[in-house]
Amino acid sequence: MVRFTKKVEYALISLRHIANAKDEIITAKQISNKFNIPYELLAKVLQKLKKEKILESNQGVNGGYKLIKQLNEISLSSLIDVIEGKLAIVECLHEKDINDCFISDTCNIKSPINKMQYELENLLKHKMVSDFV
Amino acid sequence: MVRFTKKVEYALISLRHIANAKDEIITAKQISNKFNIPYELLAKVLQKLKKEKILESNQGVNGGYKLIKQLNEISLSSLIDVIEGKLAIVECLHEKDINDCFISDTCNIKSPINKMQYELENLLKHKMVSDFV
DNA sequence: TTAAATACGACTATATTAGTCCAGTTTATA
DNA sequence: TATAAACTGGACTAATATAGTCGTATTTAA
Repeated sequence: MVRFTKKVEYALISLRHIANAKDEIITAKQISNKFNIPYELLAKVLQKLKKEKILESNQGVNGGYKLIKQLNEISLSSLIDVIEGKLAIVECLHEKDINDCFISDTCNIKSPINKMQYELENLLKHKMVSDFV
Repeated sequence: MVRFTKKVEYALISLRHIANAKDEIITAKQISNKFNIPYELLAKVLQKLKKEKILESNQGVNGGYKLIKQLNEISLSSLIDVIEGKLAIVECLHEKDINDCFISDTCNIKSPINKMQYELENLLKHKMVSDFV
């Protein structure tokens, strides 16, 4: 299947929302309430965005999140990477697997799949979160 | 995650192999052996390709499969459709779900996701199985 | 009549995704 | 300085999707 995960969806929704709020600090709870997203799950997504320096956080009362990157600096590809690790359209393109594929010799779609991977990555790389308007 | 399923992989491998064999009839067992693909699973994939008139089959001794479409007439998009049903990058784009999304009013990424869906479909629609060479 | 093939539904196993629980830490402010 | 509001983070469970298996039926060349 070719589908974005909920986590990526939640990240997009959150980034849009935080960006719209300008410099106002936004809490996980606000987003969770407004968009009916499970709080704990959302919190984890935001934490990842923070680790990648897309968001900045303040703890404690009046704490919350603020954007420190422009939405047009964040590609969909990097967002997916951040949230669910490097994308690979088939198992065998994951680095760890590349050597223990046991049909590798006979496999007749290796190089085309590589090309496809490249094109897909390219699409996602040039698709910025800001395009999502 | 954005990944092709094994079934789609197996379909690609099979189509390539059958196409390479020219007019020779190929059995599921041959493909299963050569590429180490579980026989029963492969059989089901081939049956789907048959139902979609991509392959033609003969039962009984000396039976097997033959291509009845050119590889350049089969888009990746249609192949995925055949094998795992209509693709949607997020749940809410599945027709059955479209009316029971309960953040639909507040959702701030509806239209961008639609555009993304369109672009991805477009990429897959113009990517033919024959491109996989 | 038999063996080699496809056809197909029901089932089980495994992996991934989604969501929950709980115990922290930080910090403004009453 | 106590408290409540917020983030942090690990371990867990639940739900779903994918992968694979089993059994039985049907077809057909030799």
